[in-house]
Amino acid sequence: MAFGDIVNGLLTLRERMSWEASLARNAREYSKGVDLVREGDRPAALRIVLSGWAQKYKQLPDGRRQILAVVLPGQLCDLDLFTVARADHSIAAVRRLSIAEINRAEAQRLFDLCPNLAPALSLAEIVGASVQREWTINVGQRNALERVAQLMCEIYVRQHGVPLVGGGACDFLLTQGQMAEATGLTQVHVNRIVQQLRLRCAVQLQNLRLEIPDFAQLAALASFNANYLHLGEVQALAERASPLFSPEVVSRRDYAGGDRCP
Amino acid sequence: MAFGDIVNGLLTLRERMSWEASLARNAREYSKGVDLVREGDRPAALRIVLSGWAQKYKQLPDGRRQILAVVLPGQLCDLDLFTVARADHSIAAVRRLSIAEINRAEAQRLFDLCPNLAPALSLAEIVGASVQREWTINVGQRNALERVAQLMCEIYVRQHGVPLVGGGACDFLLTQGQMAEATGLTQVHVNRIVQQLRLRCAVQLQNLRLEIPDFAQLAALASFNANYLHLGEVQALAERASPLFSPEVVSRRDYAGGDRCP
DNA sequence: CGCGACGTTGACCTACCTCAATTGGCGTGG
DNA sequence: CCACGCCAATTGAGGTAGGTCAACGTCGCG
Repeated sequence: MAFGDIVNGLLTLRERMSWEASLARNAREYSKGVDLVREGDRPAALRIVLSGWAQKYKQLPDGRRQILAVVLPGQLCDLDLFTVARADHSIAAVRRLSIAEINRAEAQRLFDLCPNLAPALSLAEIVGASVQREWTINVGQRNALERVAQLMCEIYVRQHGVPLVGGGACDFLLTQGQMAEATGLTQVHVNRIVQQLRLRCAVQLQNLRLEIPDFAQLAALASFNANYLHLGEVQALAERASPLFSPEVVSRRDYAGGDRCP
Repeated sequence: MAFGDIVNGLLTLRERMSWEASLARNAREYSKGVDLVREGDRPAALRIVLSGWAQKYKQLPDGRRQILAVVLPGQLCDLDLFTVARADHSIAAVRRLSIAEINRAEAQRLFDLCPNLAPALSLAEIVGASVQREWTINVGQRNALERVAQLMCEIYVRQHGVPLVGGGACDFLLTQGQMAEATGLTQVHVNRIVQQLRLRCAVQLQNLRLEIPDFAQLAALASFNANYLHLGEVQALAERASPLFSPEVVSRRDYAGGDRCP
């Protein structure tokens, strides 16, 4: 099941209809690089990515920037911003981005209407925190090759919902400059590493697509271990909550067209 | 108010008594370096540090280790482990550690008994996630001097609950080797940086104590900004929930003696 | 007194950074 | 349809922050 389906998987059909109607009603567009939330803002909305990718980031006073997370279609940007008085990080569009912004009042109505919604979002937050920890060890301990390989593995698995066996492809909307900001490297060095990965793993990275002919090999280079994504539990929880709706039925594809198909 | 008081500040007197009785009843001791939770374990308890420090960490297959967070007295180790089937990181004792381990059944009773408890723990989790993001930018973007200075500032502020004006001191239980694992540096280099900080800021670091004669200077070196600790909100929320119990009254000192006073 | 844990020091090395220039694709306007 | 400009990727040369390895000092404790 796709990572972005956490929410959908946990809802009943009725709940899911309210939820998606609300998403559609509150859709907004942003173009590349534009901030949706700036550190220090008073957060006012619940944001769910519809298509394109968002990035969470923080900046030091002199401009150095760290991308903290990427938010894929179907995912929540920030639940914690709903609890907290001031945003502690910024959120921006990776590329052209379509996103639903649900204000407090409407969110409250939705929570009342859909009792399965809050636990679903809460699980998503917990997985998000786990991913954040993995990113910390990524920039803290892995070398450049491992960091870039790890990023590729994660992005692939989060989109497909299962660690790849053999080869496959997925969307990849980050520029090499953005990959550098995510891995704590420079753009130049990321470029050299990507070239190495092309040689060593035959990885293709172009036109906003990532092709991985041999996932096991790439994962080995990165010491990638998908446990931190908690895929099994997400799936189990989803099935327990609404056994009628298999992941295939409530596919992310319904409303997430991706950046390349406008 | 001290960071560890989040929980206490949010509880009424009656709730607080149940809570602390439960803590006392379930206390356990660990000696330095021992794991309380290992990545992959099925988590079975809610853990609250009573005295000493705990560390969350992850390890790569070849042994490289990243400390993800330090858990100070009065703080919760992991709420998310309560939701998730398998721990995605390990937890160990920084030094001799006294900790309360509350099993699922008892935790459930406590949640029923203390309606303010769940929101309190949840706020603590949210702040924890924010700290994790700051650590990511710390290892990803700051240089060695900034990283070590930032770590010192954070540890100080989290213990005292306010950014220091002028000079002051606090417990500091990490060895230089552990500081290295927390900052993504080597022990040797941390040692050299600490020496630099001694020269440039007159920082003292010995006998498990950290003395900071000029906090502003240290904070400037680190580009430290305490916003990510959400101190104001923690305080506000605490006061709203139980206005009768000021932070001074419900002090952490009640049960958290620190490592140095056994 | 001897051992283990921690801090300290020196010499040398390298992974990654910096700066700067070039290339190629693609959308836009003339 | 072509020219221009922008953005992203690429390449090269040279520099440095921090790593590695190995030894030594020091303190506390059994």
